[in-house]
Amino acid sequence: MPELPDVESFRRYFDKHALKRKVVNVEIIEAGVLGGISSAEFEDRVKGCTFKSSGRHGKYLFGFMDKGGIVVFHFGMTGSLEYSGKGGEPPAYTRLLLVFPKGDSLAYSDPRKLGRIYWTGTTEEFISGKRLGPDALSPGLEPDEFRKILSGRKGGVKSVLMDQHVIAGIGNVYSDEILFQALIHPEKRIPELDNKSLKRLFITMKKVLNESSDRHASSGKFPGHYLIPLRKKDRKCPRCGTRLQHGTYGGRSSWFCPGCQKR
DNA sequence: AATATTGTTCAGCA
DNA sequence: GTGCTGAACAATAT
Repeated sequence: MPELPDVESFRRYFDKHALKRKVVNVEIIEAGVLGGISSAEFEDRVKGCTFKSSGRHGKYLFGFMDKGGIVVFHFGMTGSLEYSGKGGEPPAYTRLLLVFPKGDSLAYSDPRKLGRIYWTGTTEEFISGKRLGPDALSPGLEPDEFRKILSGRKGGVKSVLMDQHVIAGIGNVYSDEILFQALIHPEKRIPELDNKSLKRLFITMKKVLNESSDRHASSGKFPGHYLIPLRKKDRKCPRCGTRLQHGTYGGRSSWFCPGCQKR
């Protein structure tokens, strides 16, 4: 579930609870959560250091340490961050716990163990190592650049939007949402999209991701014209009343409106 | 009680 | 390289 807007809200949560806090202890409950670094080495690098700032690229959250180096969180499908006050019990499925001086802590919890925590020297090194495309919300990503990135792609628009090597941050749920609001069928091939559609796709992508990132902080609810809460059987399109349709596109379970999103 | 479902990444194949 | 399929992870819904 954690896609760009969810990770962005984790980032804000991280800022609130972990920034400027010294990590006095690292409890690695499940060593398998670490990617490309041993438990001993991770503990050695993090313990005694303070998180000075945070960042995000696509679905990856960065915690910058004051003495150099960056902790990178990826949340897989079920990962999350949860803060506990002193004496508070860390949540179920906690895989790694960062303990602060007052005995309070930040837990990385992940029932299905699909997420990973990495260590890197610089974000550039990490991003190029993973071969990630530009972040979907990076201010530098403008319509011309967006068009350039997509040009040459032959696949269905849903697959391409979800491809982290093309643009980073969009997963199954938000690709459906963006295509629904941009009135584009998920199986439409990139070369079939004219300039007008591409522009609309770009504007809608930014709008949906920005709105959804902010939503977590406020009501938590999606606006009434959103598809996301309607991803279940027998729901009707809020704009045309057609029954929403389910199918497998881009290898994922997908929802769309056959009335608004023509093939 | 077995099975489908769920999201992401990566391996394997044409 | 590209696009597609399926495996792996673990719990929960059916």
